[in-house]
Amino acid sequence: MTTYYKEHQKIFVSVDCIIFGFESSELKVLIGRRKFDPGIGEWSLYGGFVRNEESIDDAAYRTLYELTGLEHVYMRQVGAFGRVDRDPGDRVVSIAYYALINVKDYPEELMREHGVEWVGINHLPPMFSDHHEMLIKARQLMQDQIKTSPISFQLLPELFTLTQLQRLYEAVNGEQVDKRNFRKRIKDMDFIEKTDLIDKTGSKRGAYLYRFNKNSYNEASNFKL
Amino acid sequence: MTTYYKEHQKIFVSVDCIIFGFESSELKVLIGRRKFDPGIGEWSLYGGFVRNEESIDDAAYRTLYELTGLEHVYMRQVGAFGRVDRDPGDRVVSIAYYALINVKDYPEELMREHGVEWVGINHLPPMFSDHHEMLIKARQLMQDQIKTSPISFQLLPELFTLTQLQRLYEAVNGEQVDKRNFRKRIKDMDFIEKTDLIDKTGSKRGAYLYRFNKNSYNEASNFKL
DNA sequence: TCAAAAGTGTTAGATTTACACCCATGA
DNA sequence: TCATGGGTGTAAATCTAACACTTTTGA
Repeated sequence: MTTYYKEHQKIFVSVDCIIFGFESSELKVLIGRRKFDPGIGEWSLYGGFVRNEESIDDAAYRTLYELTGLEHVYMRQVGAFGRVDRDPGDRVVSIAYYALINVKDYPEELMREHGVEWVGINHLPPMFSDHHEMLIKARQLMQDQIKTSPISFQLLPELFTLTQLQRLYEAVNGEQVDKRNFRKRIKDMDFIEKTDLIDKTGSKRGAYLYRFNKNSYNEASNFKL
Repeated sequence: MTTYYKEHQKIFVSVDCIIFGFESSELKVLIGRRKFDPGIGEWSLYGGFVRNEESIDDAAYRTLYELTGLEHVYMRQVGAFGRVDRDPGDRVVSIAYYALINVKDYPEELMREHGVEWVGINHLPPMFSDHHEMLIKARQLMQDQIKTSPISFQLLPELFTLTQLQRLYEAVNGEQVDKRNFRKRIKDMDFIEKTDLIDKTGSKRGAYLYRFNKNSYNEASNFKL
């Protein structure tokens, strides 16, 4: 066996997951207290080390699966974080990924088991290492991507009301929008389909439920919010 | 000394530089043929391994300096690339960075010494490993960033004509724009200052030279192209 | 009967796009 | 004198933003 790069140094590579959820009109992330040293007890993202026989994307999906039991989740790389002293335990280069999940899909018992909880994006505690920086960057990236790509539906149940969708946009962008203007834009997107189902949990009168039609999106692709 | 992560595996981490330049109304990148195995002779980005005692950003700057002799260059991370088999030599996770330089700042002799050359972004040859993918992603990112951030000036000499600036935007975005509309937008940006110098190299009549004023930008920051 | 959320159009203002001619100069 | 790139303004069309009232129903 030829070893080409033996004069160079190997480094620990890890992944950290920024898991976004949407609940009570608030954008939230899943964080927990570290269970081991270094940094035991500090607030932290959920992460894991990249193994030799798996790609970094696979490592991210595996880590997310370990924590949530969920597969086929929307995930995107945020970037690599590589300050020399970013981890007090050893030199570790970490690659951050953000994931979008529907909070209802995450089983409560797994949440308790891993000791993680949903924390509002505007109420983050001080965090371990550079995790806060990762979060900020992930949030920024997600905010940019949600404008041009129909990823918001990943954060909602399959059926949702227009008010829910609007609250989501407001939470992500951190500013209120006009209801009539918002709905006008939605109407232009044929892939957001009105069903004849009514949701009565949010109001007495009830609101129509809508659904994102992935197939008719692929053709249309006139997305802009 | 405590070693916290010894049950995990270390991996080679490298950086690869996508160096953009602008010449003859074309956006170009600096690439060369690999001088060593694996992949000797294949077209490749310039890269290097991350050392234990340097951050990944520092590794990128060092690599760029090795190749070009340039410091204080505009650089941004593109992202981490980590397919298991992406490098035929060994498992290597590579972090791509793009850099913007003024082609005239790059000494020809260093270019020959390293065996690299400027290749038009629309005439890329097949490349080693996932370098083509890195290039495409870097180009996309740069294109997004150039719209909202005044980085175009990094690709131009300190003094430039409006036609040069326009050609640059056209090259980056891959589409022509209207001269009058373009100049109208520039006029609204006070930090692009007209000098009373004339450049006669591009035309008989001569064109006014402009300059980007970094200081007045920081205050103004109404950038949109 | 009333509080609370759902639903619905119009208009003014701002932004964007399309478009054509004269100027200065060196060859 | 003419070919070449430099420089300039206006009008139509589109997009964006502001704005208020009626409906339904459960408590």
